[in-house]
Amino acid sequence: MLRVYNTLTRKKEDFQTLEPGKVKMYVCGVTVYNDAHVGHAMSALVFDVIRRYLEYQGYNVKHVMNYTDVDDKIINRASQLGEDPFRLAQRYIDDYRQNLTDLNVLPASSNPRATQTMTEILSMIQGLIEKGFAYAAPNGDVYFRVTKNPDYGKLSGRRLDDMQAGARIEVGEQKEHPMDFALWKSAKPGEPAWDSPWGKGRPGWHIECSAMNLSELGEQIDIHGGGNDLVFPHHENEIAQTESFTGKPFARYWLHNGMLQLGGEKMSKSVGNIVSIKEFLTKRDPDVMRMIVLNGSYRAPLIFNEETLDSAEKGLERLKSGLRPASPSASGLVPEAVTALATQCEATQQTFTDSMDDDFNSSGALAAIFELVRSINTARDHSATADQLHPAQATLRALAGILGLRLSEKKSDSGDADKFIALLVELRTEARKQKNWAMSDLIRDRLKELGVSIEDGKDGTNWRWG
RNA sequence: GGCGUCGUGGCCAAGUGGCAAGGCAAGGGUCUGCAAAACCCUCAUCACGGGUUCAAAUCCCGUCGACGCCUCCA
Repeated sequence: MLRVYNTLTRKKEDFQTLEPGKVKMYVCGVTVYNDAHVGHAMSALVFDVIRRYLEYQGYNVKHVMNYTDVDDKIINRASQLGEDPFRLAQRYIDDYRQNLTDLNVLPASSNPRATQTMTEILSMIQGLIEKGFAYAAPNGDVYFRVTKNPDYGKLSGRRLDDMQAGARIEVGEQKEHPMDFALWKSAKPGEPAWDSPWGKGRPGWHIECSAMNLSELGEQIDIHGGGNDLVFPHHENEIAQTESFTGKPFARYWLHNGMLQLGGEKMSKSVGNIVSIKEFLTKRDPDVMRMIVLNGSYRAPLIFNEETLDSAEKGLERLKSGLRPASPSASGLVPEAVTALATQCEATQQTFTDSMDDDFNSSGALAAIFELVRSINTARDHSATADQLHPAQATLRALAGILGLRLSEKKSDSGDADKFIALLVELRTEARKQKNWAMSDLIRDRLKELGVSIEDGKDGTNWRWG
């Protein structure tokens, strides 16, 4: 039985969907005005793993991830660059899509965009006004009336009174209450704007997610996800809007990932400690990013630095070691060893699902996989044949695949190199027979420089890229 | 100031009442012509102080510290 930690209740709860076998999941995407950084990657990877695991458990997952493609930051950046804001947004959407593909993040079922959900946004605002949950200010802004919603604050555990006390809130003169937030912002000259009953303007940030949810998934959904920095005010406001509008509970489970930290602080533009996904991928395998995410709990802060990355990279190599082929001259395992390996396979599968069922405990799942790797390697050392290794290696691949790890081997640019390398290895074997250590070491060293590792085993010499 | 999360070996990190997973690093060993890889062995009583309990890293109280949110933010 899958249990998930629900931010709304601050507890782990049994996971039960609205409709049997189906999961409606909405994850807040990015605002597209700049290169996405590894913190965004963390969030995307967390929810990719969750989605993959749900699918593995047989759920049909409808996964929606939105793009905020119109807002102040986009407009500002566009005017700085002298670029059309819509063009700029499109450019960064394309970039982000590529980032996700590179990271092996499965494409969402749909990627709605604020600018393409305008009809729904407008009708939702209209509906909220009609029900008394929102009001238009004289300047054309429309605000949500927080005092009208008794549940306001239930997600983040805040009360309106507490928030007023020490908060540095810039009180808009147009607002009835300082915490009222904009559903619609009137446009200044030259800004992108849409017609509305309240004049030209654009949607507020929170309403777009409510509207996209409604149009893509309906009034009620199973999972709503995002970074924990979105809990307040974004998700709080989303709940308030949607539930005020529909009169029904919105999301059953609110899942939030922790923040990625660089130098002890959250990675953010204001601190200036940004590593873009693009930059990261020029230096490291995408699986390394995934490993570092899987190593810990998705809800906890993630420490990201060269040391933890190196560690993740080595760990990844270790996982891959389990997939190395049997020795060509392997003589076969004794029956007890075959049984032992099969037993480990089952144990690993069990621990894997037990762990993942416990609020997606990827760390525990990974630990189980590492134990399988050790067993496979031991079996190989004990002269297991390819056939004997195969079921365990298939399990390894399958489980790693559920976590989204590719475990792909480094490859040369052209497969043609292989036979020449094999030739060199053969020559080196001859040299070794003649105890020509200088020559055999030279070949080994030179191949190493070219990215080929030579390993002399009991049953002969193997080579591989890396 | 308010709300929330958290403090586990050199580093990263699971574990929420019953002898402390896993990865990285380190040391020793097997294998090897030497290596590399792999394998084996070693390496923590859980921030601090009280309390509850037969039993606590795990529950309660306090202290100190870190981080997130309260303003755009994955």
